[in-house]
Amino acid sequence: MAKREEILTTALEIVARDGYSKATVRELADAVGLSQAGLLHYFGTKEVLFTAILQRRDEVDVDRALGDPGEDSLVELVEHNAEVPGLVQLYSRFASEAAEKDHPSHEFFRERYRLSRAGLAAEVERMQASGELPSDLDAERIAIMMFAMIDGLQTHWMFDPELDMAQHVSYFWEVLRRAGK
Amino acid sequence: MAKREEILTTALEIVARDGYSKATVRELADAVGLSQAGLLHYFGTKEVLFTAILQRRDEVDVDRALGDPGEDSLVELVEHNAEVPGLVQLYSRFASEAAEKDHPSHEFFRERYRLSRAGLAAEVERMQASGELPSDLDAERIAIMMFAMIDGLQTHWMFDPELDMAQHVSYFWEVLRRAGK
DNA sequence: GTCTATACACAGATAGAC
DNA sequence: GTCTATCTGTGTATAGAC
Repeated sequence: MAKREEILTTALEIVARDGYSKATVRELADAVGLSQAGLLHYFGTKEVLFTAILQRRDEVDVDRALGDPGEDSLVELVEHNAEVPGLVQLYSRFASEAAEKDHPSHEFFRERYRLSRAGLAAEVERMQASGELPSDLDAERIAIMMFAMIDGLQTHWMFDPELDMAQHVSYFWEVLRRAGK
Repeated sequence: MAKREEILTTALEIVARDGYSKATVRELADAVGLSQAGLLHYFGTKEVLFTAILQRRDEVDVDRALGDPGEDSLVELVEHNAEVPGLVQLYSRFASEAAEKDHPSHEFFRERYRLSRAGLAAEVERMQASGELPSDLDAERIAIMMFAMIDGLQTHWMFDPELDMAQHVSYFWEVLRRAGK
């Protein structure tokens, strides 16, 4: 399965650089030096391929954030995203397609959201326990809001690359700190 | 141009009820009782048609919110959106497609975001002036965050209709009120 | 203004040879 | 495992009749 991994890594680079327009099976196959049929040999369908790409990206991101979890790592993740517009586009576009309940990747996103939300909530609770955030905030709700905000910022940023996503994430943390009783 | 208006109104109803899958020129033409060519006669291209639909939706929403602007109207708008999943889907999906810089509707969204953001910022300032919100908050940033959060909530809500979007918008207002120095 | 018919483009899937 | 070739589906756009 080394080839599969190699394909995903290359695909990730290509999409990051060239955007969603290059995200057809054919284009990705070209970039990887395979024919369309050759690429599909490894994944079967487009949806499986794309889901694998996004999954791979998540793994990379988790690795990146593992050094220091917490407020800063989230800001850094957002900063990093601003450097790979193609991936943000792919994520946004594929998610909007998968919103249809019978889309093959619907469950993948559903689960991804669920897990990220839970992880974030746990992180907020950790910060409350350590006194970094007021303890009378609803951690679950904050996590949902933060996560949604980040996704929304990405959408808006695609239309206005001047928008400083990380700055707004930081400011949200600040507002939260100030919201203590 | 009465016919154009009639088409948009009907299209809006259909999409709201049946979702993005029904949002092809052909399906909309059917719903409106025209042939595909007949419908395109009025709009020329798919992008023009869809942009017109979304524009129409915005007008309707603005009318709805005109009664009482402010915090509550925003919450109500979100509550209303939860009742028209198809429109949320159309908005999300078409926006993600238009993110490509050379998409025919790219500018429409860019401008839409710019205007909504400015309107929201003005509203936040108004609330600060009247003492409803702490005056030491950055109105512009709050507007961007709020707007992004609402968009992100919609994305997540499409995968988890249990998610109470309005509740989280309300909670954000509350956090903001508590964030005064 | 509206229809029927058709052209065109694209992208994904699949068959079968090597 | 990988390629070439081809099929199929889908969706938009257009030509031309009524």
